[in-house]
Amino acid sequence: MNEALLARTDTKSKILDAAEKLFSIKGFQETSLRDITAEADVNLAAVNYHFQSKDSLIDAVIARLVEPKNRARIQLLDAAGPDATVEQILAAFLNPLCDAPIEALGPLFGRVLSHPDMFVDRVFMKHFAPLSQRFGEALSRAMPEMDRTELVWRMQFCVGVMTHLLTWGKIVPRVTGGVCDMTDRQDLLNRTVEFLAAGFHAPAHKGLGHITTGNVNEL
Amino acid sequence: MNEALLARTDTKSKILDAAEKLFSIKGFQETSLRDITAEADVNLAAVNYHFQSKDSLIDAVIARLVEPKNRARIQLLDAAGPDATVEQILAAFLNPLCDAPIEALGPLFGRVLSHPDMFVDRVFMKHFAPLSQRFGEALSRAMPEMDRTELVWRMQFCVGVMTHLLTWGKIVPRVTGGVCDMTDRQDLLNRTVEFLAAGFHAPAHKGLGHITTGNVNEL
DNA sequence: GTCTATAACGGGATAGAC
DNA sequence: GTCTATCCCGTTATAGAC
Repeated sequence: MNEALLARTDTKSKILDAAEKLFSIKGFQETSLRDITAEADVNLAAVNYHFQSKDSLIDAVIARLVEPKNRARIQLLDAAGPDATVEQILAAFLNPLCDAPIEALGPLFGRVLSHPDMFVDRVFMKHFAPLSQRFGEALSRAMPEMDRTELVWRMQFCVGVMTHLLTWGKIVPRVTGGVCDMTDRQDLLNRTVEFLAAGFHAPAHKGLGHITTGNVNEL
Repeated sequence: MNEALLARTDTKSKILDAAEKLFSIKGFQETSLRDITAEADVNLAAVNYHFQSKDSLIDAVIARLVEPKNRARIQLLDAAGPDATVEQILAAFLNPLCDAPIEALGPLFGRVLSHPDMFVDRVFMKHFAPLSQRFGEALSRAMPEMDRTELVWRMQFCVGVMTHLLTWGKIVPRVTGGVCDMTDRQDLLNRTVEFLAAGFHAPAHKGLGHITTGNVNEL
């Protein structure tokens, strides 16, 4: 398994590395096979030899990126034990936010999550369905009194926050006028877990019918 | 202004309608001008006559979509008055979630927000910077004791949740095995505001250093 | 303003020599 | 396994008749 270190120069790996990099910067559709082979310094036809199509290459890049992350999440969840708190569970789930190469991986991750059509069919069922179940069970154990439906909703909100941070990574500092600094990963994780945990712990169905905003289409 | 009703059949409007629909379904890059003119039942060259380029058409579609939403948000914020609660402010901001044509508009909205590079240069500075400032001020008034930096972070989390719901609209029910039903807009808004308000009200810097997860890249 | 026709280009994929 | 050359398609944009 540590052959990976010396096998870094074979054509297949060079293509995967280049594709991952360019996909994360420009997106899938916007990156051509010619871009990739130029970046990887390999021949154009090599892509269709090692992978059958551009779509298969995309799947391979995603799998290579997502699977280690998910293994890390499961491992952290297991390490927290059966009595894990909501905070610990959230931290395990948000672990990718702490990883070093987030600058490169974040945008790609976000871009996958931001294309729901492609995501559901090609990624979610394959890579995230089991993960989602494991974390759902853990949260149920941590909050046995919480309504199941409400819990699933809040997991969705949680995914939304993670997606946003991954997708916007480089942009958040600019958009916030430099107020939000994303270089301190531990600080970012703390703030995020703090916010989300409070949301999870909120009493369900407090009844907010009075905040009805109505439909303002007819402006 | 109510000419809009009878002017619905001119070429320019037909192009905008078709573009908005297809962009929301397939994305900007993935939708060709041929797709649009076929859907609109107009000639291919009409696009380049009425708009100068595909990029300008994208900008026009975005502007027509975003500006009424933002006017609605500002109006709701004003209606809540200077003593607006966090819940009221959040409800004003999340108002697009309640609108009827969210099935078509949501994905497009989400797709804009999910392409940060394009979004920052072409959309945020033009359409969202003033809005962001207004809501930031309102939240500051509602939570004067809250640290400003923390507040900006939490606004980011809030945007993340909204983006996710808009982007994933149609997908959430499938991903959650039907648990999350998005047809009841008021219920969706209530759950979202409830969750986010709890996060906003969480005490800042509770100190979560103990949840350090470390870096698990070396699995 | 609207159409047809086409230019000019870049894309994915493949055949076939090496 | 790797390369060159090429096919074939879809794209944006425009020229020019009506």
